[in-house]
Amino acid sequence: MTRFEATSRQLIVDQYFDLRATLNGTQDFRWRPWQDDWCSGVLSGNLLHIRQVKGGVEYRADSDLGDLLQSYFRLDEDIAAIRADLAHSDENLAGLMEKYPYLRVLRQPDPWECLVAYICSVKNTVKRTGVHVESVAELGHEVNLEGETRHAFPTPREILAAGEAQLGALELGLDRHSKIIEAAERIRDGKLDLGHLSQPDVCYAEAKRRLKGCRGVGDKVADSIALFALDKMEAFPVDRWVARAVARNYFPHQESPSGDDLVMWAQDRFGEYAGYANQLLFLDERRLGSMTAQVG
DNA sequence: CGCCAGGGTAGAC
DNA sequence: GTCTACCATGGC
Repeated sequence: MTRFEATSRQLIVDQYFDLRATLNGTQDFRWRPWQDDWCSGVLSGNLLHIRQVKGGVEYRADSDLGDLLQSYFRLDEDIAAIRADLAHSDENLAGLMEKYPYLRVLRQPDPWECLVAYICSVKNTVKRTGVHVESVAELGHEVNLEGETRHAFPTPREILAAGEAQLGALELGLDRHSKIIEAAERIRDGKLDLGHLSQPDVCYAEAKRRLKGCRGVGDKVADSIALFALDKMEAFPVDRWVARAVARNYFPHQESPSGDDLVMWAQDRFGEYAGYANQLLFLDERRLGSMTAQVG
């Protein structure tokens, strides 16, 4: 287990990790730059400012968020053992872990916010998805810190209270607002219980199946929510970058599996921590893609 | 202008 | 079950 210590507004982590690289992993769309090297984010209704310091991270907030951040950054998890296990079984991943030694997968505290965010991410850019999520967040109550005003993410009940007209006025495009409302109704009606799905005794396959009951939630979106907010580390979200990374690294001279076959291949190969492998493959492929885009 | 952006759905076969 | 048109819009 990673040793850490929470002092007043600081988390001392014995294993240095890169806050900016982790937050920019685009798993949580609600982080933005604040002042100097500080970042601003809203976690479980708490507005906080956070930055990297030597040996850990430092934050400012109106209350003690040590436990919340410990969970968020997965400091309760033996990441060194997981990485050693993956490196031992896969040469390619070993190389990627040397290349990106400080990458972490976040454990987002609000699965509902994550669900809305990834509904918004469909056929969308990362940047505009963030804009859309912040637009929805304005329906939540205000939170303030050091002169900055942001909003807690609205509950399903608050979104339903706002109504179709107000959500439609956000101009999310692609009928996203009605997909969000339908998901909120499923939660209100008890057809979807995200808190239950996050429990350890609910398996990945069950959580994914339940999530896909929502319109606008297919394989990729369901896997993303399962991995980033429901603590299902074997989830393997496949977008065009991950599909390309697998094809390039593992099937250079033959046809790569696709769709469901690709997810099953990944779980067979990477095991219960396929999600870590997924993020390494995604990050590397995206970085290579943006580099070649600059050249070409 | 053309192309792409962390896909999913409904409809046709 | 598999394939396809379509969805809407800003940035480059």
